Amino acid sequence: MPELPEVEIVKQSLAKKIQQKKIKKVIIKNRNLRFKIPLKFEKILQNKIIKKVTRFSKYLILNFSDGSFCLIHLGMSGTIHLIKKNNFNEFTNTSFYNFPNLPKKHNHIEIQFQDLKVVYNDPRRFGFFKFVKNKQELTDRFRHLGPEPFFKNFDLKYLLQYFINKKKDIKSFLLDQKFVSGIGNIYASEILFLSKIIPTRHAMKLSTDECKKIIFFSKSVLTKAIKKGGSSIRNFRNTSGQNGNFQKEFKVYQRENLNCPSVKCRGKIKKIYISNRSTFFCNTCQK
DNA sequence: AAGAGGCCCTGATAGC
DNA sequence: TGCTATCAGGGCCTCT
Repeated sequence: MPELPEVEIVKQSLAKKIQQKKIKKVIIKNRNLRFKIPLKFEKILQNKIIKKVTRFSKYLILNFSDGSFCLIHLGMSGTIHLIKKNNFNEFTNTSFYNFPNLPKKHNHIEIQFQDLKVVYNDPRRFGFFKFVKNKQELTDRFRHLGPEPFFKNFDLKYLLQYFINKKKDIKSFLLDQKFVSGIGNIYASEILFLSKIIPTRHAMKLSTDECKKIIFFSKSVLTKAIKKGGSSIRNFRNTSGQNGNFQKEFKVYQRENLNCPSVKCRGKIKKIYISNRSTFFCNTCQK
């Protein structure tokens, strides 16, 4: 699920529901996420008030009123579910991002509030929760990450400078969070298609004009995806909840062997692997 | 330093 | 039906 747009959608829906609320209780059913959750985690979070829910790159951040934070990363398969309490004071289904119903398995973490609870589900357990003491520690934790595509410093000068003597392919750079943070495997292919650049091109060989296109389309694709509510793909279809619609707009991702969507192009969409990640492009109009 | 590749984990799907 | 192999939206780590 989660590249920057999907995390942003989760952030927005979560913020509406839990900001200004006090955590009553935290229950950990499985500590073995990407990083093992320490035993003291539940106690630390208990009674904290969530001042704000924010996001940086693909990270969700619970900002507590005492200046500490909880960092949440959804990994490959993490989803967040909001469960409301009914009139009888029982937790009932449902709502949320891309599951209308709470899955039966892999609900690892519960954060309970007075009137609702937040459930973290993650079959592959590549995601994590991490308590962060203060702003300084948060800054340190993000130090290795490059700018988001939306940031002002993700500009032409930055790209040209960064790509000097870089032989690695441009697709890998779009996935490299040290270079730019927030883009994942779906949007990387989409951005390069719109920029008319073949994903295997060495970064150092990109022209000024091509770098401008990468900057422009990185912003526009992510912005559009957020407006559409993110992308819900594979089995994450839902009937009643708020699911994303951007998957309908994919130009190349998961469209192997289909015709190129460009008006004048008669090319076909190809699938290759770059660093073990599927990569889609038009074999004709991307150069 | 840069770049390639392996690995963490479960589940869905394809092919035999 | 049941087996096996492959692939999945991420990112960290190690090796050369």
